[in-house]
Amino acid sequence: MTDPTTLEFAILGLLSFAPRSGYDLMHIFETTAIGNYSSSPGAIYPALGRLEKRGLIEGVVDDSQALRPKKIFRPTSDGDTNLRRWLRADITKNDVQRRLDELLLRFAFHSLLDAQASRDFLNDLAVATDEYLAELREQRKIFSDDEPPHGRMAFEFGIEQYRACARWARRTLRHFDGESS
Amino acid sequence: MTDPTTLEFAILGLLSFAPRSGYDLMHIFETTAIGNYSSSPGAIYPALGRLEKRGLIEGVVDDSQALRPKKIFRPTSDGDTNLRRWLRADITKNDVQRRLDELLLRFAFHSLLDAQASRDFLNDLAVATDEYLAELREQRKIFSDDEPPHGRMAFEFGIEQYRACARWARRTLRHFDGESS
DNA sequence: TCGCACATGTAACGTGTTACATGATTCA
DNA sequence: TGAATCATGTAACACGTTACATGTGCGA
Repeated sequence: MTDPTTLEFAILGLLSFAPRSGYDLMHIFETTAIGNYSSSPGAIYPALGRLEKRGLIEGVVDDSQALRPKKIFRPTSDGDTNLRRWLRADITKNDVQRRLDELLLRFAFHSLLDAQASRDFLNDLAVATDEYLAELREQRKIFSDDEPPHGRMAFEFGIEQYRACARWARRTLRHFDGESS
Repeated sequence: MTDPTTLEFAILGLLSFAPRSGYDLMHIFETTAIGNYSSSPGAIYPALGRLEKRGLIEGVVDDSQALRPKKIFRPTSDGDTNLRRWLRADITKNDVQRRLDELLLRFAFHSLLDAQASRDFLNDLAVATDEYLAELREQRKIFSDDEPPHGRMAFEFGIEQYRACARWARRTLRHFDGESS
């Protein structure tokens, strides 16, 4: 059984804050800047179907108040377990390189865990980012000075993004210092 | 006729610096950090096929030196036109929000154009980024102080990323000042 | 009556991912 | 002999995008 997709985890996370319908979720993805998950019925409803079929969420039809009956989903205990495992998963250099957005989504849901989990997460993120930054700085040397500078400049943009990431992680980490775990 | 995908433009751009085989391209995507385009034969070869079928690139078989015959691709004049149109396309807030990586890929290929195009690009990018930043700062207000801070913190990560983007654009822009166009 | 907000879905299509298949040559 | 490098490709699968389909009730 493969892991849920990022969209599925995003849904699972949102549902563990409050039970919602597919329509509610669409609205959230459409209006707020929570990742850039889109947000069309053709993505949301199939994802809900997959999560339900795998037993990670369950839906009950609410026919009482709305114009049309809606199906309110909430995580099952199995879904909750899977979500928490995902939130606590190790942070690898590869995650930092290719799935930084997913890492940030994970952090956004960290209020489901204790403060120590946030500290660990932020610390691991800072370390993994530094590790990747060292690699990038090494790679930067391949650009020679007599070529047009655009490639190197675009590359340096990447470096700046990761520097900002490491700074954010360390600054945010300080926010958790001295808090009860 | 829809636009080529980002991967297809990445290939088109690389080929306009030097003609290459599919294998060469795979190797570039695998080893260098040019975007995070992957890089499997199942992505590259079909993309090359689509580009060739649409007349944007053409390949000639080179049977002379290698262990196996390889097909060397180069852009056609139509492909070159399409690439340059893409490089000069307007930068919208939507591009900044959802396709920042594609914008940076475009800039990396800007050595194919004149210095004025780079200046315009960087200036437009800075403006569009500021515009989006203003929107994000407006959205930040919805987070209340008594909720757990993780959502707001992840949101602020996004803001920091875009601030770094605007800084990079303006700093890089200065590099082109006083240069001949 | 027209359109919008609510509410759920399906179908076609394109593309990336993973894994597999093929085959020559070089080097240990 | 077996592994690695060069070199091209295909097949199954999953997923997101776009567009379509359906239906109620409210306000202009």
